[in-house]
Amino acid sequence: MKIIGHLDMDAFFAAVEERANPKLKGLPIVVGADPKEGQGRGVVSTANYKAREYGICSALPISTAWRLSEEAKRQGKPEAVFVSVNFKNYSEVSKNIIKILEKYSGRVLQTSIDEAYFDLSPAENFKKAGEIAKKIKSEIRKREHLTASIGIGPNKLIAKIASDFQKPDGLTVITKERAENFLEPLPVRKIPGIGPKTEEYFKKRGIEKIIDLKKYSREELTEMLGKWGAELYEKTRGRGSTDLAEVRERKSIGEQTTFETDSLNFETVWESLQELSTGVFRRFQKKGFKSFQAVTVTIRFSDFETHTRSQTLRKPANSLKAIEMKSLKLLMSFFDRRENPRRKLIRLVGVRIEKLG
DNA sequence: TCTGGGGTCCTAGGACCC
DNA sequence: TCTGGGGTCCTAGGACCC
Repeated sequence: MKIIGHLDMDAFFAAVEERANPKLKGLPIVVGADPKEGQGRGVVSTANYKAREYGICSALPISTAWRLSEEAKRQGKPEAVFVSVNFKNYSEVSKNIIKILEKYSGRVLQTSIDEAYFDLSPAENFKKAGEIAKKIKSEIRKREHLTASIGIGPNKLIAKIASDFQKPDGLTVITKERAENFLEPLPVRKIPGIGPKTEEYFKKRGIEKIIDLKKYSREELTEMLGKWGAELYEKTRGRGSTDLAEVRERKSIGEQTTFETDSLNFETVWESLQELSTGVFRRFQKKGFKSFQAVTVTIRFSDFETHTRSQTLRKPANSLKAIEMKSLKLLMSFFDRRENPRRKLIRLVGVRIEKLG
């Protein structure tokens, strides 16, 4: 019998920052872009649970987070502490967490900086698997002074949804027999792959909970969502993969940047694009790739309309010059009057290389 | 409210080939 | 003159995830 665990660190970036700086203890913490007194352009990466009480959450515009913190301050509550993202630190901690997992499971599949699946099948039953999860959580707490939430289920889908079920510091064990019943009352949004658009699409049709989705046949769901519909049909019934061996190879390397102030000055945009190209090329080399054969340039206008232009090269290339020359050509096409007749300002520029060899 | 940066996967039309 | 079916590649856009 397959028993799969999913570990998800609680408010990971914020928790690491809180741990690193005792002065932050107990305060609302917002990790993300520089708020610049409410004028900053980025978003919140992670807010700790204290900050969430103010309505601050991941992906919220940092300017809104700033406003919410100011509001709280006016009500006599502590203002939020804004901290910039320190990826290097988090990666170090992440490695330690994975090492702990590997002590308790023979197969660990890390899927992001703060999430991993692990195999607990040797535990034989879900009860014993739950005991192991408790040990993992307490070791993470003891050694790293951080809390994690763990979900255990008969496959990756159930484990992942279960890890989110009692956050933070949660442990949820769902047996194979209970999996379908566990899913039914949950909002459709809990299924990985259903985002804001699909949620809205379903809501318009009166579908809000997973049980509502189960009224539709595989064919009907395929009609609505294409290939993804057939997958969703299986998911709503608690069925999913248990494969923890998948190796996913990198398919592209890219960088993008949002300007402090929008611009339609070619020099400004081209200079940024060169810097981004340099960064992309450095990472391309560092990762040990030998070639790339496609370049994509992204432009986002001030109204957030986003366009891409890409070109496949006649043969594989491997130089910074090649990225720069191709991206220059693609960028110029965006500056063609016909492409942008209303002379909209540019907010973001990005470059990505694909078809890596 | 005014929306980052790093990615992956899917779709769809057109070109081209057999 | 009107016309197939299948497959792959290229390009652009969009949804989604962390």
